[in-house]
Amino acid sequence: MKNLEIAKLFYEMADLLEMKGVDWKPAAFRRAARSLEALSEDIETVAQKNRLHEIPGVGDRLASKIIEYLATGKIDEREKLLKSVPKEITQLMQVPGLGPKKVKVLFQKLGIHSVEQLQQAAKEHKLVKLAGFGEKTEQNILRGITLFKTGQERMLLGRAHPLAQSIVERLQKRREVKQIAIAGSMRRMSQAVGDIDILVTSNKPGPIMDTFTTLPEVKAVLAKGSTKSTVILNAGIQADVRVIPEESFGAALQYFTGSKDHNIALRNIAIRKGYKLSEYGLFDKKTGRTVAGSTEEGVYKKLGLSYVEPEMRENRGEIEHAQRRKLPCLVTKADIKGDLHMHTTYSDGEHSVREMVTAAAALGYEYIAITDHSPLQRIAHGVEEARLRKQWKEIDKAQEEFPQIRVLKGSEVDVKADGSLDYPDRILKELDVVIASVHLGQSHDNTDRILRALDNRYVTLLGHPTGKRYGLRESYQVDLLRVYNAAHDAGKFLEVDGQPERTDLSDTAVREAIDAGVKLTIDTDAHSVEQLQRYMYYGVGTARRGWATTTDIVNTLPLKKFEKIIAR
DNA sequence: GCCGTTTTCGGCCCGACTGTTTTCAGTCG
Repeated sequence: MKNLEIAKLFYEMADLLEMKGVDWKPAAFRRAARSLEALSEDIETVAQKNRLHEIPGVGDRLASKIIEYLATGKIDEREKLLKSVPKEITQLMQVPGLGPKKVKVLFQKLGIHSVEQLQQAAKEHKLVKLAGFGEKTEQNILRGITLFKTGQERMLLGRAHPLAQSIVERLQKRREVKQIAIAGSMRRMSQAVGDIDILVTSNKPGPIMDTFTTLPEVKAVLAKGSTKSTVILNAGIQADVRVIPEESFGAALQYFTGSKDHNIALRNIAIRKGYKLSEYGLFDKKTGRTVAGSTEEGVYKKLGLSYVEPEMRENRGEIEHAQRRKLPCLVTKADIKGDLHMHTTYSDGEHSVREMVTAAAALGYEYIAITDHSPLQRIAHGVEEARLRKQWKEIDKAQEEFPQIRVLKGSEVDVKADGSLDYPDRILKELDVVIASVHLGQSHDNTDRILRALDNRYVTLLGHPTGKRYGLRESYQVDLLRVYNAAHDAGKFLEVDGQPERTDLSDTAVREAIDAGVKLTIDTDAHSVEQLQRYMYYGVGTARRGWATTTDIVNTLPLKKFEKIIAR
């Protein structure tokens, strides 16, 4: 997949063009780059099929640049650009507070083209002399460099979300706050978020800004205005709070939820209908009269669209579906009747069988499966046969104590290099739920061994199908299309693992799997009670981003139907 | 450079905040 590679080059070219003062072209390059990032299909396949023009924002010129890159590994225009502007200069654009105009001045007047040079010049007070620069700009740039160096990587949703909730809870206590909501990519349930966006309605924004900017976890205040403030939290992520009047809440929530591409598409529809859409509402262009704005539903309705759930707002076809009233009714957390993947102290979990069952019963589940690791996972204390049988007795005991929840005997069984499983069939036969998972020997292509594992009649589902872990490990090599087809043919399920660093299958893979007719499960893969309680939210969010409905998710079935479908 | 139930040319989302200016440009989301 060279999708991300090419997207990166387009972003870089956009920066270079912008510094040269070229109009509009940079925006076109960025739009195409965003489309490439969102594209799940391999760009080379798309190019071969002559379907590059179907990618939003890719026209004749950009299509030929993609083809040029795939054929030669180079883009001629980029090479030419790099001759007139040094490449490192695009790094300067990454410094918060610096944009193309200021970078251009820095380069032309002082010859600055690296962050190090910039830092040196700012310390020597050389910047204040430049037109448009002043004392504060210089200080801001120094602060921006610090931020740049500590890195503004995206933060895992599973880590950022509790931070956001905690801020919301404390702001909510102020009586000036009427409505409050989390917006942005966090509301869209992206696996990782760049910042935290919080929206508040109030008639008295002042005290809210004060409270927010003085929270104990605030490391630095980047901006504090009358209705909008931006801070950096100690955890290293940016947080914004924005106060709007009550009648604009829906429009603002829509606007700040994004995504950018979804909003641009929406605005264009508004323009065509003679409206103007902003975070303050939907207005009639001629009379200026408010058409909608207090609720999101109202805004979508007036634009001729059915309501689009936040998780779908990525401009991946949801707008066309909303126009034709063909949007799927997404699965919700309340639809989930059971959790099929969790660990106890028998392998690498923190809590006992009884503790996990107690927690699951409190969550209101109709059923769960206890699925510790098989012996091959020595580092995780994989369970050999004798201990497995001991665990079954413990499960039976817990089952007696908690008759309201069915406790299934399961295992997360390792798929060995040759595709055989880490327990013999005579043991697998006695288990209610068998999760086949690849953990070891991921360096070569895993498709064949996964297909063989799916062929085993006792396997229920394939656990975390790609092995990808955010920031830790890329997906192992696997031909997912073949896996979808095999799972479909064999009647096996694929898992959406809800661990925040996994969410595996990913959103786009969920959609492909559903299109291939595969049924899925959403599990927590919990290693503690706390994870059992929290991670289903992320699993469901990922499935919703993949447009999953209850009929696609097996563990939305009530117990009786579920037992029937896993019986073999 | 892209794109079209207003257009194949002439638009391209739009408003808050900041700092450097004396009315606005640059940056950000």
